Amino acid sequence: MSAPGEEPEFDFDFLFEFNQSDDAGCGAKEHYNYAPANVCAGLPLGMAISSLSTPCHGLQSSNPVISIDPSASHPSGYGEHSDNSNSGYYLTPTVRPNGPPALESPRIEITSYLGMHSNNNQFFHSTEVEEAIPNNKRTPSTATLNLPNADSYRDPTCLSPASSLSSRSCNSEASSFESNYSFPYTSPQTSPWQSPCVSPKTTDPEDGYQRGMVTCTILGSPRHSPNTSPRTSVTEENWLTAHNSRPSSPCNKRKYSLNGRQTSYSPHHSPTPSPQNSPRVSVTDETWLGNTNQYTSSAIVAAINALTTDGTIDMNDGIPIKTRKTTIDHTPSMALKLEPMGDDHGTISPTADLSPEEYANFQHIRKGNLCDQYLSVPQHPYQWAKPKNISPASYMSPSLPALDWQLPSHSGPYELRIEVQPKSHHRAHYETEGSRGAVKASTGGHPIVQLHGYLESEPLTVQLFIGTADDRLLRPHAFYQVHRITGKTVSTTSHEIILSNTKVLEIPLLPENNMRAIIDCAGILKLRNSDIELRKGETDIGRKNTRVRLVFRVHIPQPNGRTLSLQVSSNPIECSQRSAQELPLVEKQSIDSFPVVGGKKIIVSGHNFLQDSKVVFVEKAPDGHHIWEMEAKTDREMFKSNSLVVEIPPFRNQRITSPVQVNFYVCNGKRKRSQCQLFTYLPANVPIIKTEPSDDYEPAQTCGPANHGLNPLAKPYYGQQIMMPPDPGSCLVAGFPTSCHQRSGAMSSSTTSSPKLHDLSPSAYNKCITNPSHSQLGLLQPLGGVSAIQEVPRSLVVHPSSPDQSSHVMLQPQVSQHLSSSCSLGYQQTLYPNSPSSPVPSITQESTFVPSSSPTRTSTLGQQEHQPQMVHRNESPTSPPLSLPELHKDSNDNLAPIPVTIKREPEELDQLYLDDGKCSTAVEICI
DNA sequence: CCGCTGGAATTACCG
DNA sequence: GACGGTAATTCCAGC
Repeated sequence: MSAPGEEPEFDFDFLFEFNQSDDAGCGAKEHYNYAPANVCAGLPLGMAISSLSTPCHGLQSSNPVISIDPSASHPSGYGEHSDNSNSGYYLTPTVRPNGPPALESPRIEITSYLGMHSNNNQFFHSTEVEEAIPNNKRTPSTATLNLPNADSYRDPTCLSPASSLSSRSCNSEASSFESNYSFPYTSPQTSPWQSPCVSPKTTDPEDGYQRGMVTCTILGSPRHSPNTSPRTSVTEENWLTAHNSRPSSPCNKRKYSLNGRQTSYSPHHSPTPSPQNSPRVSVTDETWLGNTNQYTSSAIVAAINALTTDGTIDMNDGIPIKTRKTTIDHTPSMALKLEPMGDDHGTISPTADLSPEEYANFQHIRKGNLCDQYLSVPQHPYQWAKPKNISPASYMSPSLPALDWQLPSHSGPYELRIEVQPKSHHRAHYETEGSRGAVKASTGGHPIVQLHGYLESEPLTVQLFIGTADDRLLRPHAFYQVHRITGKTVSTTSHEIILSNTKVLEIPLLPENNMRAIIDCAGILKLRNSDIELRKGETDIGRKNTRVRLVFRVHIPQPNGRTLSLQVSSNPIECSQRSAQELPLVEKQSIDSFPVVGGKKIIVSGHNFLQDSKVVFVEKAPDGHHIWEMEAKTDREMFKSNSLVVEIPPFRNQRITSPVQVNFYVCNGKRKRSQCQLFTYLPANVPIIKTEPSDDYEPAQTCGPANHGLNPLAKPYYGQQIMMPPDPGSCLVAGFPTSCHQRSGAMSSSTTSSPKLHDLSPSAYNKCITNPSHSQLGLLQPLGGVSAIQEVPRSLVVHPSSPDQSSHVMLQPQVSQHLSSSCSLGYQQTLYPNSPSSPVPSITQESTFVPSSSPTRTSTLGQQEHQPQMVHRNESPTSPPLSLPELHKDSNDNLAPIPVTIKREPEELDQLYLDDGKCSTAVEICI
């Protein structure tokens, strides 16, 4: 890691340039990037890439961070890039990770592009792409978006391999999407990028062609959809049909997908996607690791290279083994699939078609990917289009924060708030099904979001995407996409775009409506696990990963030309039919904290409670092991399907001197547990406010990551600990009490994503964890390398690249997001590193846009969901050694055993998501 | 006829 | 490699 400062500087440069001169700046930077990329390509994949990628990440991450810091932090470039895909594209990570089998190199390139594409693509679409790639029709973002989107969700990478064949959806969709997206975008972008890197890599013109072809086709469909605006779904379908593959039964797909996946994913996706996927990307631990290290090295250069290379690299890397295999087998198909990537690459070919200009465009796009997208949006008839136009600066120039960036819900006078939360259950529909309608509010209407404090007359646009609801940092959900609903019953206009493989619904926020929007146009689409998991960069597991959150973002143009980005996420939404019917769900508890003596009754409200439901309080070690478990007494007479009255059990240690955070969950039987809820035990001597349940929130919340508050206590610990590595501050922020807890959990989960990361800075991670735990519990637990690692990596990642900024920025944002998020923060950081996109960006951007904003984030209250989400299976793995006593009564204990350490496994997911055990992590933190 | 659902049969996956 | 259980996906049918 070069000195943090150094990297940041670079970043800054980038950022500034980008920000200031949207296109031009971007272009220039991009060029740099590209160049590097090329370089990377030239370089041994592993080495070059890694280094590069790392830098990139760092950059990106830093960017975000940077952005935060007005001054330096913002390596905006990153952030900007981060926009999404870009960062991801930077893929460098991808590249890094994978390494680079010579063979794949070409493919790899493609991949990265894909990522780029998505972001860029959109932009491109609108702008040059179309022209350049008339054939493809890259409809502007929109068109592409539609179909591709779906695909994009998945990784393009997948596309190539898997998709080609069976995995229609996956490949086709995901990949295709991406590819599609990428194509359109890509092509342009790619070209540019590639020009440097890609072109070489994309040795195969054919591939490119194919890609191009694909793109075209895709585009067409997508476009249609876009045009049709209406429904993505439709487009998707089209795609599907087109692909044929999807239609094919899942089974086949999966199998194929596997192959395909491998191909696809690997590579890059992780990398590329990284940005987007970043979170997931992180998955590519190895890559990351490499990355992290790389970061250290020449940040800038690396970054640049990474950027360029990423794409390519990704392909190779991402795809890694599996992909390769697939590729091999399906080479042809692969190529096709890759095309998407190729798009980029293909673009290349297309690019060739496109011509240099296009490349230039791409570059521009890159920088302004987000912007571009935004811009494009305005183009649409939709109202918001104007807004975008109006505040082009905001949208355009400053790259928007990547979707996996953590942003505050409020800053200064502004606050983005969810006035009406969505129902806790919403059965998502598969592509093979018809729409299952828009997400509804528990009250019967629809969710409502409102931007407070905005007094301008310019309308704005609220972006909506489906985010994760696990312990980790909030990020786009790999297995779910927002689905645009249209029809008689829909009163809210919306526009669909795809960013970094993530569908984003843009909804106008009008002053005349008090900047309030009724979200009756958003459904949730479930992507096949097999399709997504195959993605190159995808680390997350789909199984039992059925909770999501609606994530709303608004980008507010500032007088200084920057853009302030705010984000708020909804409560978790259970999307599986089964889970919705069987799993107990805790929505609220009357009290969040209470003295260790216990004895007080609290009301737990939620769903699917049974008369024999059990409420278990659990204290988890950092590693996830259950240090203490106690079943709370429940008042059967008071039982209701939506509420339980339970008596707080006395804590195992009546002598604690500082609040200890634990978890509790409702259990309806084996494997039917709710997510862990946070609860804080207060020192006995502390004057407690027993009585008020509601009040309790305060303390609990504080500790609890869930909401905003961090525990005061916890924070320090975390902060310190976390901070240690890269950015203490940031870490701290992120770390917060909750965060820590969650982190562990999150970490674990994240681990998957960022296995490599682990390597990076396990120690650091550990520190964080340990510290926290120490403080309270006094348990230190050496976290298993895993958890710790994960965290570390993250932090590391961030740090390295853009140590300062990223960390800080990140943290705050994360924090803001939610407690849980805090945990996630760590992840994110890691993620970022891994996947360019994710990293820092969010924060950075904000900061960038609105320096001040970052602080505010903390405020981001809302999102509580985090808490529940926290399950950190991953962590469990870590714990192994820990001395902590384990009480695993529960089966869940998986936590403990799981040695998640490095990679992401399905289990992790489970953990993360819902599974029972996961909670443990949180505990750690709290402590 | 289409979209939205609720339910449930199949199929996939895991241990 | 079969077996059982659980989760994911696909199908159906009614409104």
